[in-house]
Amino acid sequence: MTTPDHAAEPGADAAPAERLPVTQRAIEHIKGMIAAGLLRPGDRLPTERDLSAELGVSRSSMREAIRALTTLGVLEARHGAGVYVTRLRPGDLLETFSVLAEISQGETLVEVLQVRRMLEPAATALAAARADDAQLRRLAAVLDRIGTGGSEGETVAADLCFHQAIVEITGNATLVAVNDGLSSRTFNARVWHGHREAGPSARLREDHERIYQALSDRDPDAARAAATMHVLEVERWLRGRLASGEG
Amino acid sequence: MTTPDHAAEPGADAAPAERLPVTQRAIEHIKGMIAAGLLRPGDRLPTERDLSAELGVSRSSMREAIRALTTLGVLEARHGAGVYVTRLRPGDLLETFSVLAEISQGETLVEVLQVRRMLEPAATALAAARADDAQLRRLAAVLDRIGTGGSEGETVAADLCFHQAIVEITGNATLVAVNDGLSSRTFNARVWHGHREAGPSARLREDHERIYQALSDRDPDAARAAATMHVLEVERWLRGRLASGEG
DNA sequence: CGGTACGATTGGTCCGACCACTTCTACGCC
DNA sequence: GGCGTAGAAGTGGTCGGACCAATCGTACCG
Repeated sequence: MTTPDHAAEPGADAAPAERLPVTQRAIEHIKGMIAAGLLRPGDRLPTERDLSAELGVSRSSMREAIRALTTLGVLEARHGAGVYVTRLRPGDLLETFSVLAEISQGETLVEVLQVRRMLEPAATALAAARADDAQLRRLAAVLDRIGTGGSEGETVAADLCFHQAIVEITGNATLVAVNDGLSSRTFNARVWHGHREAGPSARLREDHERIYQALSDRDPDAARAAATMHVLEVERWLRGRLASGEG
Repeated sequence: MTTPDHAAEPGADAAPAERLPVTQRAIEHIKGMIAAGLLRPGDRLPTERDLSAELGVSRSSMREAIRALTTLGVLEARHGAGVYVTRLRPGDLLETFSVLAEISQGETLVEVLQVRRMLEPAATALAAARADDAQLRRLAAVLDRIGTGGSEGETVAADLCFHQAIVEITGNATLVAVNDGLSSRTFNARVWHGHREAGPSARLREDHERIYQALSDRDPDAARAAATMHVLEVERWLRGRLASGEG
């Protein structure tokens, strides 16, 4: 798609006669080079100066384009070395995703949990069917770190790690990335903090143990149920807190 | 040791003494202003010139920072008018997400479908429980547009629209955003194109009708099953194509 | 009173210079 | 000869200022 002078595309749904801003054009250009296979994961791009010359735009604009794609996780700039295409793994592209869980407030938090309620049970069930002994051992180790006297920060980290480890067992990198985006550290920190205040964090520990047990038994149904109950529990609590005006 | 001017910051539990690049600092600054409530959704930011002065960075760097946050969907720049904070709805923040489905290739496509297989059944079931008559009528209209003689582009658009409409019925904006990201136009176009080549696109139409029927009956279980079969069908086909080397 | 033209404000683009980091090379020391 | 180091070249990062283009408010004119 290097030549923008297009005739009528048959059945095209795109808007007509695109007079894109210069920077936007630069973004599309680079994206196009990747989509067309001219640039493959890990490849190095021409220098900013060369690229800007090639497109007839200023280096500033080209830099903004690169910055945008860097933000998206498509490119990676190494000071002094050059700009590279990332491996384009889901994890690279969805890192930005975490902004949602970081910034979201109020009702959106409930929505996020609702989505996790759809994903985690399925993921946990899948993990139950696939987990090998080594993975289960590692999971058990993480489980031990939750709530064993550590600081609240450690507990949050361990909790996060536990769920991420389960999702990783599914072997689906996209799922891992989506899940990560939906469960940021700050998000979980808020929830845990509230729970500790509210009292029954022992209940969450039980949840975790049941989940682990189900995985250990390679029982997808039990795993699904346990994960559902767990997320549901958190969701219910959050809903209650929001209702009581603690936005 | 060029710029040693940095005292210990009081009360910070964050990582120690970060020597962030200037632009990155600007990004964090703005994000911080939002997180701290100094900037609320819809608010207008100071001008680029003012912001850059306030932070002691050049306007170019500030512009790159704004570009990054614009890319993330946190900010929105209006030529001549100013820079504004978006409403910070999930849809705003997850628009970037679609890059995944746009750029992904090979195995990642299967992963994406696998995630959709987790989400869509749950979403469809939820929709079945919530749909009102008006929503069902609109859905029926969309369904009619699929595969009724239109061009392939129209069919793809209608198919996309059908599934999105279902997800919207759930009323969960975050779910809608995630789903959108997982089902880009180009992604579906590739699948449809392949299917038409392969022949049995009639089967997909049946799938759609069954899904609609389940929604119409307000039967969550049937809806879940129908959605599962549908995604599974697409996934199986894609897997076959990848195995045959058409990555 | 309404509409239009103007001008101030503000984001968009461009240019050219210099700084900071990386990499490669060639020199010098052991 | 081998190895480490200093230097040069290349590249991204930052800077400042200039000008263009879109917007919006205002004051003037019909």
